[in-house]
Amino acid sequence: MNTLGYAILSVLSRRPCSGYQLASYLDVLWPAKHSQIYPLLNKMEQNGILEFELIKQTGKPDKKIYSITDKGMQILKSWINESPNEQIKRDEFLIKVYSMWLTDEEHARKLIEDRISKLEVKIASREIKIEEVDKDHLTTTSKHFGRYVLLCRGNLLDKEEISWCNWVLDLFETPSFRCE
Amino acid sequence: MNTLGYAILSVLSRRPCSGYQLASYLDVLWPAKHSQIYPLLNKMEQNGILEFELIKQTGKPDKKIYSITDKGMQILKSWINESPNEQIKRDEFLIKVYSMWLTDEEHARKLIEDRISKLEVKIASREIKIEEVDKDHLTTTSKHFGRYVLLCRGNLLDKEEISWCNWVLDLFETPSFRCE
DNA sequence: GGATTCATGTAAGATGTTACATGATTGT
DNA sequence: ACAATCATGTAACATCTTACATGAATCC
Repeated sequence: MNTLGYAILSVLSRRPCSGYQLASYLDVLWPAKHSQIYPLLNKMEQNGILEFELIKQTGKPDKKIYSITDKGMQILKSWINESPNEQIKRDEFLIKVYSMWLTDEEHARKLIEDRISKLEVKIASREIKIEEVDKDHLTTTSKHFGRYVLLCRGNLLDKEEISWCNWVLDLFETPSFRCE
Repeated sequence: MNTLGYAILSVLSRRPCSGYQLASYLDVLWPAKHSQIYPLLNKMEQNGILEFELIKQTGKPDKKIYSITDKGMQILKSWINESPNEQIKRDEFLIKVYSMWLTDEEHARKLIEDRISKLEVKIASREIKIEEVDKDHLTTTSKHFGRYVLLCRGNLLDKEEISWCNWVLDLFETPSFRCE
């Protein structure tokens, strides 16, 4: 099974849900389009890793609520203890920063400023989620601990990137500069 | 053309080089295997975006030194000013942190500690590159400015992630905790 | 009236990885 | 002896994205 499969299991181990819901939950973990999710769910179900209950709805299309099976749970648990593969990071922004010297200061500045805006949006939406976490009942062994620390991680890193952006913008102001 | 193509142009706009060299330079910008790079170089050459000079070597295989053409330079320059696509981040580590509650504290701790080790290695290799930069002749319009700020960015973010890792490890120590 | 949400699927295409193919030189 | 570096390529496969397909309910 591929990593998307394990990401799906990770979500379903917390609560059963439909493929449609999965798509949005996976977004922060391992983004995938529904066209990739649905066929994989079928395959995993046929392998006995998942099972589903068909929910008939009126006014909306019917849906399948998937749950993880015992077999799936075993597979997930042993996967967690394996050391993770290298992360994949592909960011056009980096290429554009790298090639900044080929454009004018106005465009270079805009590139960085737009980055800040996008990061701020992400931070704001995470902030809401962080506030919703019931911190009074949160312990290191709790089901919600992993999600909570990941939300904090995202905001720490994005805030650090904003600092970096501002540092770069400051350098544009200073004719001669020095880095510590 | 795809983003890999622009990444290739970005490197070649600085100095001509072979496909083999490109593979290593691209690693921090837009990682790609040689099996993806070589066919794309051929295609770009046929489109008049690149050109190459065949260098005959003894003891080593012959090589093609690629350079960007005027046409390629124009294409690159206009691409830089377009707003970048969303970044792609896929990190198994995140899924494993998310699912930490399914394993024991020993494994959870190891997951985080191994992450720190990997980050430290990355930081150390970037540190060397940062030291090599001639900071006395570095200005915001310089060819080397983009690369320099990207190296700093990488280390800032990786150091911030290490801080986060240590914060998580601390939480394992504290029976009751609170996040600011 | 038009966009969004809910809901699941298939098909085609682009992108990325792993394996196959070759082979001399240099370092451990 | 064995691995790594240099150097380029193809083939097969896995993964991911975009487009096609359907359709009611709700919000602006």
